[in-house]
Amino acid sequence: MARKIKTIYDLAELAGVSAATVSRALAGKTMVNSKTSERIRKLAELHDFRPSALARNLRTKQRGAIGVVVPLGHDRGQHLSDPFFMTLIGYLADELSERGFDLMLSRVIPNQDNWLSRLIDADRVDGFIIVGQSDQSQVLDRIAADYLPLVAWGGFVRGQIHCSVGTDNFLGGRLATQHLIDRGCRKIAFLGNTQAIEPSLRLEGAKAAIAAQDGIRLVDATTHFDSEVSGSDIDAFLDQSDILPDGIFAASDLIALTAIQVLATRGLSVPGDVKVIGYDDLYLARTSAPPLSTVRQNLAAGATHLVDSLMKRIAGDATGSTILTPELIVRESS
Amino acid sequence: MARKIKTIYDLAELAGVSAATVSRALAGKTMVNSKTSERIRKLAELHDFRPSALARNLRTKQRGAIGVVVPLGHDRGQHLSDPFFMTLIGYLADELSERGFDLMLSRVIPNQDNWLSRLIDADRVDGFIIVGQSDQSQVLDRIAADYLPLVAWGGFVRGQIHCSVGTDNFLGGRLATQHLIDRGCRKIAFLGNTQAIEPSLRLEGAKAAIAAQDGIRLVDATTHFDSEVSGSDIDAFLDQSDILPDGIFAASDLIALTAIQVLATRGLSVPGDVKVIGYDDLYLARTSAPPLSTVRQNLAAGATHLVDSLMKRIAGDATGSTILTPELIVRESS
DNA sequence: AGTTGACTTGCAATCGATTGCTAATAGGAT
DNA sequence: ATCCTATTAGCAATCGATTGCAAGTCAACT
Repeated sequence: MARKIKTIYDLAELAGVSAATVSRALAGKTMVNSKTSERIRKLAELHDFRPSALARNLRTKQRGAIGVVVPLGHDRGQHLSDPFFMTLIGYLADELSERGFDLMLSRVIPNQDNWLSRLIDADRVDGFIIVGQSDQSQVLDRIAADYLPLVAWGGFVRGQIHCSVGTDNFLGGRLATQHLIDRGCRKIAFLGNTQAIEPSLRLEGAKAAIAAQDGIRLVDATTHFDSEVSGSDIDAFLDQSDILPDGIFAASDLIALTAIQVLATRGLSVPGDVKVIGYDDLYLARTSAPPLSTVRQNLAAGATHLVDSLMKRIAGDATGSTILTPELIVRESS
Repeated sequence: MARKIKTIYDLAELAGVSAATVSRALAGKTMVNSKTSERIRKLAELHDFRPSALARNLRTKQRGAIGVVVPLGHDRGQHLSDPFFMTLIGYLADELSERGFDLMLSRVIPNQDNWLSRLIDADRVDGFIIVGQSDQSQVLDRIAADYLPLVAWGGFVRGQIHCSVGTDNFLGGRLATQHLIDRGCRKIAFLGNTQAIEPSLRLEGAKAAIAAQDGIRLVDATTHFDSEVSGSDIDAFLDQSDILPDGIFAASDLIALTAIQVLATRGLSVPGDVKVIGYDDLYLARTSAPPLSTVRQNLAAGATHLVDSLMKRIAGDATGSTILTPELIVRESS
């Protein structure tokens, strides 16, 4: 075998045609004679040649890649391994590669307002999927005003400009809380960081469910937090509250599992003494002890919708937001 | 403001210089007069202009991105959210972006032998980091023979050609097992999938520790598995074994936590009835109930070494493999 | 005044594909 | 034999930067 075939010109020479013809043959254009085309493709196969994606991208102005960006409030290291994000990113990776796109992963510490513009100007991707809006909703709105190919996972708030895909957090909160009430809970605590938009909507849902019925109370306002909820936070909350809740609605499965552990250290059993319900229905909700009741967000479907919307937007079509319906999953913790 | 500045030619015209000068000024070359340079940069700043990374990449043959690829044995969805991988990927994302590289994430189902060549030929990245060699060690070796910028996380086996970074799994296995022995365990079980290289090395280490001392036994050979270890696998193992181990060495923290749950359903307490030690020291080892004793792999350091080696290899320097030393972390499960 | 050399700047080629337009060929119709 | 129309293939421009080389400016030196 002669020297390595590196460009379509090499291959063109080998096949005795012009580079243009090679380009067309490899792209499967009907313009070129089917025999010629076939011959060129055989040759490409034989020499294990694939045209440079980069050069094509420059010419066609298509990048063949999508930026998946995770804005991290502050925490370094912690967030990206959050099983919720990673599950979603896993589905996104599948969905994108099925459509022939690569996935460029960026984690961003949004200390400057122009983090997103910088990413856009780098001009390496066809569009962005923002995973976890964090507190950057204004930034997204500002950019979305004149940059179309951008979608975000998360809560929808009336009046937002950017396109989001997410589940109905208010409904999810209501379902979870109603379930605890149905199970006989009267003193319900909500555990979650209400600075982020999704948990705060879930709390609203919880309040709605409680308000709809007499004799139920939300254990006081400090049951929601201003940051990631850790075991010691929950411990502190239980210490300071003079009423022991008989039902806990956690804003994520992770918080729920932490709560169960904290309760165990205090000699309280789940669901015997306290009933607990989580949110998300991650894989670990199934395997925990006891298996966790939770509100399911269908992340596979979410990923499909995210990518669908993004593709439409890349094509120039300003899609609206999508709100999926969450589903109550009852297991043994409630 | 006139029309949007999109190329260095636009900016050149605006500044009254040639595109070449703009290119040099923006690249910070000393060749250009400092006043001119300063003026051009101000202008670029003002118009929020950043040169296209793509065009630069084509010309310079540098891609500015690294492919991080996760080969998945078969499972769809499951693997990528494995907290071990994601923790490592998180650190890699940090390390790479600090050095100005983007991260292209690919999950690969290695059903064809040429999965790696395809990725390489796509020519979108400067090099690859393989996370989780899975059973693809031969593929890596074959490619590594004539493709330099490739490093893998994982176990090192004598004679391998490709560059790997990982911890000493044999030593880790020995440390963990020795610790169980020191704690008084006499009947030790190993739980892990020994088809993958790392767990099998850990098992070797465990055997070495057991052999070094009289009166200790490894509870029989079926304690290791041929696939991901799940709760039901562990359940089945305990059913079928007529000897209840008093110490369990799990090949990962995840397996250890699953084991603790299974033991709990059988009314066995940890560390009272059975002592358990895991491997990895992921975040969740600290927060579990009880907090998990484990063998720590310093993934932050691992990521740094991976990227260091890769950078050297991109520069043309055939680095050797790195073996880090694992560290025994004693918490309350043993 | 004529050289020399240090600095700056611009010209034009280049990276590797894609594609509008033109040209050549062949088969069919008149 | 001539003209038409489809097909098929090639030329050359283009995407947006980078960079080797040549050329211009100007102060310093002989």
